[in-house]
Amino acid sequence: MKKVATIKEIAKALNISISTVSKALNDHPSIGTMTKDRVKAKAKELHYIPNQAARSFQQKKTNQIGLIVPSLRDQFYVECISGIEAEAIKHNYKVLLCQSHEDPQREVDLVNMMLLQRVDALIITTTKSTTNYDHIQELEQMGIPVLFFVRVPNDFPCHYIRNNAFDASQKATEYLIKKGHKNLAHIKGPVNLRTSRERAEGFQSALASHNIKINPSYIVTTDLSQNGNENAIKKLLSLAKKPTAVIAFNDLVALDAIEYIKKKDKTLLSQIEFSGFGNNRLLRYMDYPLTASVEEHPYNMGVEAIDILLQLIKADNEPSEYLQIVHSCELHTYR
Amino acid sequence: MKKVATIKEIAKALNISISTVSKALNDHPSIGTMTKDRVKAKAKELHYIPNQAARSFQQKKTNQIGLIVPSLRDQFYVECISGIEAEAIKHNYKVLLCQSHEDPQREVDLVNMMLLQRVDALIITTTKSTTNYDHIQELEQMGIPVLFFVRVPNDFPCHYIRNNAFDASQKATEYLIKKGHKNLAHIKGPVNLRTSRERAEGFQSALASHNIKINPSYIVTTDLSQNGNENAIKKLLSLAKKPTAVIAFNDLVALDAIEYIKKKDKTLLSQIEFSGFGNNRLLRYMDYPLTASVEEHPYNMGVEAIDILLQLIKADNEPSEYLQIVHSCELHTYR
DNA sequence: CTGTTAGCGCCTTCAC
DNA sequence: GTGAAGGCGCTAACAG
Repeated sequence: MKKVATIKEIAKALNISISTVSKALNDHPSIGTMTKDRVKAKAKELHYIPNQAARSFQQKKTNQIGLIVPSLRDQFYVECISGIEAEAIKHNYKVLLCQSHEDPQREVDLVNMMLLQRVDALIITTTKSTTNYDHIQELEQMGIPVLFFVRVPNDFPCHYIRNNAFDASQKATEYLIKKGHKNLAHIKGPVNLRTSRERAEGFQSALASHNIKINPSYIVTTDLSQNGNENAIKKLLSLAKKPTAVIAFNDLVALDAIEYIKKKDKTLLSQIEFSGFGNNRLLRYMDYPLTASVEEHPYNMGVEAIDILLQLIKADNEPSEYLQIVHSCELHTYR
Repeated sequence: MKKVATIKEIAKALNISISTVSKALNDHPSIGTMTKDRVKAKAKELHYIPNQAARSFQQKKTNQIGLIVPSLRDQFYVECISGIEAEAIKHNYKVLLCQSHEDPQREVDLVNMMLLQRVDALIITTTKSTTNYDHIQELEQMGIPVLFFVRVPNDFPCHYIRNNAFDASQKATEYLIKKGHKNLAHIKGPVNLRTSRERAEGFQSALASHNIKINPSYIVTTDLSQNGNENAIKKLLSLAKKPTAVIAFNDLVALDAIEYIKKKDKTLLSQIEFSGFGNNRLLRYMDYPLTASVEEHPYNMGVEAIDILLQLIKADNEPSEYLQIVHSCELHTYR
């Protein structure tokens, strides 16, 4: 078992002081080229590997970014993480990844853990039922920048990056309207999510601007479970006048709905068009694909998230302003 | 901006020594109950939050586990990560996640980074073209246990967890044979991967044990890109005697193949059955689903990976034996 | 240019 | 029971 050398040992081997070695290794300008070379040579010889843990400790900077997402089951977050990780590494930051599993208590624990770890910043997508943000705001008070990702609190100002759910939803709805639909329904997401509200509003706004009366029974809700999704479409199918187009909260909701219809009455399949959110990569393998899906560019959002945090980390002092980015989406149409 | 208290400040506030505070907070037996209570109360009052970075540094133990996977685009690894993260957190370990993007040089960099970070252990799925393992073996020499995950090197003994690709492939092939197929083809994965070989061998073994002659032109290869997948099926379709069943290297390969067939000649769809690996959750939404897919239980593999590593971390000394786990898979049939 | 000193926050002997 | 001292590996004044 090899042991790692420390700068101390390099110093001893070279008969110079520890600080000289330190400076030499860090290319400090005040060190002679020759000394630097000697030190570096010896460092290589002794298999010196700087101890990042020690460095983090003494510099009060870990170069780690905490990341808390609800779940890796959601392709969307996975894409985000992919972007986050790639961009973080590029800037010499490492990502500490955790899942809250939509459990607010677990979220609290994880956030506290991030505090223990002294991550330099935190990216968090809160639980769909998070209502108390104390634990998160505490981080900010301790000077750890927090970026709310996708799901952002309504009650107080904060740094965030989210996408323009309203606009996207409007686009999707409009696309279906232009395809001739008059009876459009919306399967809405969990009420706690701001995104749910925005997508619903975008939906309604599109109808309004085309002078289509909004039928309240055309708006149903799901908790995003398979069961919830099925119940939602069930309600819509039970209506005397069935909708001919459905804007679903996301792709999976739409797929579950379609699946349900397939089981119940295949003939209905051709009579209802679906639009989703997420533009899942596997959609293109589907045979009764959604008519359209909103592409949210999750990878890019991840990259941007890191870029924002790097700014905040650098700024360091109390932020004069909150960085708030609203990402625009585009509709990807399949037919 | 709140400042975090240190044990020093607690000590000062209480007029006792730092070491007493430290011991009190750690419930050291030699400290009086009353003192402990006073210390803990004051700690809470001052918003004391132990500095994990300092602790890691001084205990030479970070409680972090490095994780390097090729890509988050692959649903399989995502599921693994999910299990790894969940189990790690449960045992108070954190996961440092990185993607190699199948780039061996990047892999080297990441492994070295893990070394800098002094992670307590590393889980790695090597690049599909990794041939040199020096950087990884160096970790082991430094006392950092390494667990090869899914992709394991052939040349030397190591700790690993992988699944029984041979057996799984055999099962899948047999299932199709029992459904009456005589002309079975295999779309093989990249040659560098041991898994490719094993799946191919399982395929051949099944044929052999059913006295079906192996037709060499029925075995084609893909590099797993969409293009590669399409070329593979193209080759099979160009044969005078087309296969009626195809064991694909994984679900995505099968899906690309099916997609290709759809585009070329829909009538062929009903004449060729496909089996895949991975049992992607979205398969159930497909209308021309695979006939079967091998479920590899990635989440559980992730959990097990952590359990193994915890053993290795605890064992600490030179391992007397290599822990090698071969996970068995089961065939999930769709029709 | 190089060395000395001090300290980051915490834990662990070892005295008392 | 409690405290004093030392050190983990590294960096950053400051002094020479």
